[in-house]
Amino acid sequence: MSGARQRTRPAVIGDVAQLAGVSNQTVSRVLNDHPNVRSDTRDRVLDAIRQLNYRPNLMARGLVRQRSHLIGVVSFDTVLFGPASTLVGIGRASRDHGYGVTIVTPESSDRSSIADAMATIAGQAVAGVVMVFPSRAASATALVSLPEGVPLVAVEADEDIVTSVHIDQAAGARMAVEHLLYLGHETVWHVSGPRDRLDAQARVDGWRATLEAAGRVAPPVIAGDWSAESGYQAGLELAERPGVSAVFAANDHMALGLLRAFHERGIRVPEEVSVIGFDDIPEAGYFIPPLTTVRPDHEEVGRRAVASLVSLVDGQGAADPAAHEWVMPTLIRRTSTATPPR
Amino acid sequence: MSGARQRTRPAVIGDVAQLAGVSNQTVSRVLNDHPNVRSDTRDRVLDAIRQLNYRPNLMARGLVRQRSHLIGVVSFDTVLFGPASTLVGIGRASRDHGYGVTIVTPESSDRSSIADAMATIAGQAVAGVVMVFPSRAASATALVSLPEGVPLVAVEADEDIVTSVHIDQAAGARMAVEHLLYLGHETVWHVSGPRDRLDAQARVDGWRATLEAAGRVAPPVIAGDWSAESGYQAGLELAERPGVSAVFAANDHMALGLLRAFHERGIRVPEEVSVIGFDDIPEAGYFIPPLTTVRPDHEEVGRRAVASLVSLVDGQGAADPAAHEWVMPTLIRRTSTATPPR
DNA sequence: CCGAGCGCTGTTAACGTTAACATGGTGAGG
DNA sequence: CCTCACCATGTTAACGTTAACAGCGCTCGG
Repeated sequence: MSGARQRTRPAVIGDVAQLAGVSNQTVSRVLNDHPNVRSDTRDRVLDAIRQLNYRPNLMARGLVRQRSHLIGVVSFDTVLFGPASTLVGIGRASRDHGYGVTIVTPESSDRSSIADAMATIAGQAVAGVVMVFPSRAASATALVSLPEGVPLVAVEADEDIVTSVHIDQAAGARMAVEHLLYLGHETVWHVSGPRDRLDAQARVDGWRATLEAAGRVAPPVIAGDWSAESGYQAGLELAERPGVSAVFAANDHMALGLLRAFHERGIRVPEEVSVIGFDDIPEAGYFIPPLTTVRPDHEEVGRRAVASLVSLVDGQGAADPAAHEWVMPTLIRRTSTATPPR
Repeated sequence: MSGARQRTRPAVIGDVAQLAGVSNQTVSRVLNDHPNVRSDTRDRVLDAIRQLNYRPNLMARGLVRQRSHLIGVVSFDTVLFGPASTLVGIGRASRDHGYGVTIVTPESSDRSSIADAMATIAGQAVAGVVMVFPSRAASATALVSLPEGVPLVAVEADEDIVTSVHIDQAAGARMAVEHLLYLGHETVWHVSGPRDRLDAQARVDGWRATLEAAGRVAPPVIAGDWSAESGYQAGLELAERPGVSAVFAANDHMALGLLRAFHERGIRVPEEVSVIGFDDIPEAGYFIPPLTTVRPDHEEVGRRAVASLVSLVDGQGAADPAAHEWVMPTLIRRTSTATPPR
């Protein structure tokens, strides 16, 4: 048909206004659910929107509102099970709250990388920031390098500085240790995560506190770094020591390394040594033997972090800028733990 | 000091211009590396930028340029090792190219979820979209539900529709099978990934083609779903069959399940059955026994996908809207494979 | 019957940036 | 010495949206 030019450019608010026979501002009011619009006008506008398949340009909206529709996520170790799961929770919750998610992964966890990541995030004019599994220094650095007025929620962060959501690491560690003590072990060894990680430290503290509460002597911590390799090395070390009957690994990957080291040294699990992990990765039930472990709900943590952030952004949470939430883990019993050898 | 009001609002281009004693446009020219700026002017501007810690507002820039600084990523199964690694590569490469990343994870992989995810992405005015590990139907759906002019690059997508970057799955499968044939196995069984996944299918095809090229009979495919559980079930099934001497699992998690099933049935690996995996997850070296596997470079795939997308966005790749790239995996030999029993 | 107030809509001016065009100066070639 | 070209910079006008204010007509109370 002559004159029937194909519109190549997506519709803008003016096109909608014209088609509906109203002003731009009225369309804007409909879009933003302002009260004072007559309902037949509203219907006409909504009709025009559908007809033109109009979607508001979020950059223009963000520009004038001085706030974007994006939540910035700063995440470390995104291939690991915990952070990855948390990210899933964050993604779902953000969508439910009407926000997009933009992710940046710092090169390393030193201050300058983090400041850099924050600057990148800030440049995207995010409404708020969620930080996933920061190291000890990270949350403080993040706070100072973020522009005024951009709220920050951290997952597993240093407690007093910033709003945060945590797995109740100490409770999880307690479950693990109490389970082993209940089975009759005299004490429990611990292979920890990296020293500069707060979640790792919380597991160490929980482990030690539980042993001491039971009047047991806490053996020295064997330091790992989350990797199966470090668990393996720890296992070789523990295999040399007499009297080791139970080991609590700070995550399942290190527990896997332990199992392998004990197997290699001919030490049977659980008959001679009990091993318990943390995380309940999907594979944990298929280790040899199937791993008893503590299951934290990482997704829930992500969801709650976003919920907190959104309420902070909307200014409703302003009263309490450093609130804390805890998510309780559960113990998953499999066959890598048993009563100690006679 | 009286009068020394703290600036609460971040610096804008006008502040920089004023401090440097030039016009906004000159600052803009410096920011965008335009040639015609005298070098001492440039230095003064750069100085002012540093001094004010100025960062351009990406929403304003995107608005006037009619194109955003964001790459949209649609990803499935983000907790899995492969997709998660690819995401890391995408993140790094995007940053290097000066783009941000916004992620959306569809609820499921059916058409409406994908269309929905695309609408979400489109609403964020992304410059282009990377789709990670879509199912067979996904890339087609994605293409039609994306606004005109927004390029799409897929990782492991159906070949002819869309630009894509792939792991050379067939080559990886060939390496695995040839390794086992070389060791002297008569044939190789295969535990596959989900049927609707293209990467899984490519591994099946490569496995079958290699066996046939060697004049061997390909046994029936045992269908899995990537999970250790499905590998375990497959292992129980294979344990019942006589004459199984070598199994190629389509990923390491299923291989773990196989190892566990064989262990449970008293079948020794590798003495009685050889097992090979795919992915080389960081834990694979700590399975019992350490897993021989094929290592694909997922990060590289992510990086290349972004590179392709960026060239498409910049219009330089317009000549070839459906190019394909392949990334070659490598074989990692450990001790889960050996010569067949006598 | 008049004025105040309110419900609905429109007009104008931002938000921060860059594209397009304008301007003034400097150097080279005739 | 004049002109043309080009380099360096400035000025103006967008991009698409919403906030702030203005105005119109109606209702309701005195």
